[in-house]
Amino acid sequence: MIRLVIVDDHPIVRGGLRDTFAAVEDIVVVGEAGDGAEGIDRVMARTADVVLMDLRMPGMDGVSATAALRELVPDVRVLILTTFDSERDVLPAIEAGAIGYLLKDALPDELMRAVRAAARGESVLAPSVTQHLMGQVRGPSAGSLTGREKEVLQLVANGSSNREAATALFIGEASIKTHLQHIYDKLGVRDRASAVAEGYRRRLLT
Amino acid sequence: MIRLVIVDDHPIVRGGLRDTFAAVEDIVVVGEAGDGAEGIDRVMARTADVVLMDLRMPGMDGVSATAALRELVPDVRVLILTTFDSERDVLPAIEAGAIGYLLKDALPDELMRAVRAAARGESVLAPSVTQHLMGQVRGPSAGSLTGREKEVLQLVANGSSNREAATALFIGEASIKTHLQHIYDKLGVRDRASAVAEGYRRRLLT
DNA sequence: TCGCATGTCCACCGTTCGGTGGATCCACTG
DNA sequence: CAGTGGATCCACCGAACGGTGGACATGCGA
Repeated sequence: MIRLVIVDDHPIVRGGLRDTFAAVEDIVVVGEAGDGAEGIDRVMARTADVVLMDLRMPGMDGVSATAALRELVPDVRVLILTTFDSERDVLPAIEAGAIGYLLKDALPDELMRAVRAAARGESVLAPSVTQHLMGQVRGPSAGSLTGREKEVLQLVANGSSNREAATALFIGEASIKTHLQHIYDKLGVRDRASAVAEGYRRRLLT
Repeated sequence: MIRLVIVDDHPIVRGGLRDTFAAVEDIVVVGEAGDGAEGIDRVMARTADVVLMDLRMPGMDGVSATAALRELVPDVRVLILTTFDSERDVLPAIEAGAIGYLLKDALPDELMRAVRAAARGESVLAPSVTQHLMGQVRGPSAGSLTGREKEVLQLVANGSSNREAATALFIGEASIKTHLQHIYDKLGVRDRASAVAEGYRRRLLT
């Protein structure tokens, strides 16, 4: 039995969702809330398994609520259910710890499968969201460095100054600096020392 | 007459070396190769006295080739000629059986003296390499950091500037710098980035 | 064919770092 | 008690680094 909490500021939507889940036996709606803060209360009170979370709400928004829930109740799975699929909405939600992201044009059947998947700890994303995500992950925080960037990082880890690295790779010092800036961006650091540390943690360096 | 084989993946470097040795009468280049495996072939074919070996090459790297040569042709002297002088490069090369270790910024004259020394079975090391080696041999006491030094290194690895590390440890920035100098000495490095790298390699950092 | 990722390069500027050569204090130990 | 090692602090200087905001060429894939 999956205990579900619904957080959405529109009573109509909440009603529709309640009806939808009333039709199945393995999912029971144990709480409803009209904004994020209220939703957190409901989850805390009823030990929910899954939270269906809207993003845009008065009071505490869905992203903040998701992040707060991940702190307070790490076991709970937050499934975003919203109308918008722009990057501006998707990325913060995923970063905040949502396990899935669905759009409100999803069919009831999809919705229920998604809730069951979330309860099992699996990620479910709407197709258009997947695209956004992949496009994003392919970009800045790709975790993976280009071949050239890895070479530069390895040299830096081995004690090369920018100039020495440039000599070793037969390119200009300016290029080394550019590569390093890109490395910093991708690894989320601000200097060569912590870039090297991240390199080891992500097993990019040996 | 010293028979020399040059192993380096950069044709330009090979050309420069060939020219260098063409100017003297007691050294003759009897073979060239672009990677380790090829280099072994050349040595086997021409019974060389000395091999000038680069370390970083596509295919078989210089360390592997050196070790293989020591097995196949124990009489041959392998002289490493590379751009890098970090411990990670130096130590494996020496262990693999290289008789000398020079850096590519060596002057042609130094290079020729080194080749002659190698042919006589003498060791020639670039000054900075000597330092690394001594730092390594200087005993286990030199390998371990004090508790405070480990704290500093960890902070640096996590992206702290000297000032931030000082704040975190409730001490002055000057003390951080002193600790770092001691860390550099002990680890045989010259900057924070490679200190972090060494920290990971020696499992001082996580 | 257009866009995107990649790799290369440049200038300017303020900040930080590394090198050097000290110094003091404390705890431990021969 | 003197010596040793660890931890703290100081000043000075030049070199290196990081931040910013570009620019251009190439090659690959949509």
